[in-house]
Amino acid sequence: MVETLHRRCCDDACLTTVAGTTFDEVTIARAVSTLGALGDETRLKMVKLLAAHEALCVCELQQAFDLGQPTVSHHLKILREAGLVDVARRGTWAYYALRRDALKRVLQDLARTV
Amino acid sequence: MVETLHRRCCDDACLTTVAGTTFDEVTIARAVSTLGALGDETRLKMVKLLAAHEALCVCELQQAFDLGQPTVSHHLKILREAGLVDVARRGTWAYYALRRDALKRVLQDLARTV
DNA sequence: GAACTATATTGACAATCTTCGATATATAGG
DNA sequence: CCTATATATCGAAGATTGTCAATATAGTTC
Repeated sequence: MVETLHRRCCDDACLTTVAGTTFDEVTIARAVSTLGALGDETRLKMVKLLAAHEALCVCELQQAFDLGQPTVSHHLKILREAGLVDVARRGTWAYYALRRDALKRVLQDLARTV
Repeated sequence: MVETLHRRCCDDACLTTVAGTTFDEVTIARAVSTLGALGDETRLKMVKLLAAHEALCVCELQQAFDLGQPTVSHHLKILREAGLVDVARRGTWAYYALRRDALKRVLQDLARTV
């Protein structure tokens, strides 16, 4: 019972129906987590540093940024939770390494859908 | 003149020097913008919808999400500013299309450094 | 021009995020 | 054991972000 005198977009003009589209929520969630982690200047630089260095300890990473140690630790936690880095403890030191496989997986997954 | 009785990480143990690393700030900024835009559930889904549909108008996109029109408009603006989508106005309608080249560029750029 | 539709913008608010200082934990050296 | 170092966690402050209601803008139909 729609009484429209004027043309309505989604009743008359729209070509495709998108309304009921479903997504692979698991894939979406992982991608959002990864991309969100990378969508920050500090963390993207961290990833690039790790990409160039095989493994770096926290204090090394801290030297590259004008940030306090807790802040660096916080960013590394986000990268860890996104599955982008691994930690190896050696004594008091914590060596972070990039998980290249995980990063490539998300990038390729995204590139494929486009 | 560092008088340490205990081993200090970045004086004694660290293998690499990261301190003076410089970045291509322009590339970093563009990547942060793109990845940040994609690191949101709504926007990532929008991109995936656009990837599957060539072009969609705002009201179509709105149907796919439980969000108000201004919110949809806001997300599209962020995607626009990140250079991920183009708009084509036709009458009162605005048709958004994915800029596949721009997306692939950032993805490949990131994949290459890793 | 009046009424209607589609989209964008603005202003406000709540939620989230970044950062820091303080503190906690764990390990190493003497 | 006591001190020093490396890292993590907690709690709080400020900035940023996502969302909405209200409004503005622009095009369409009669």
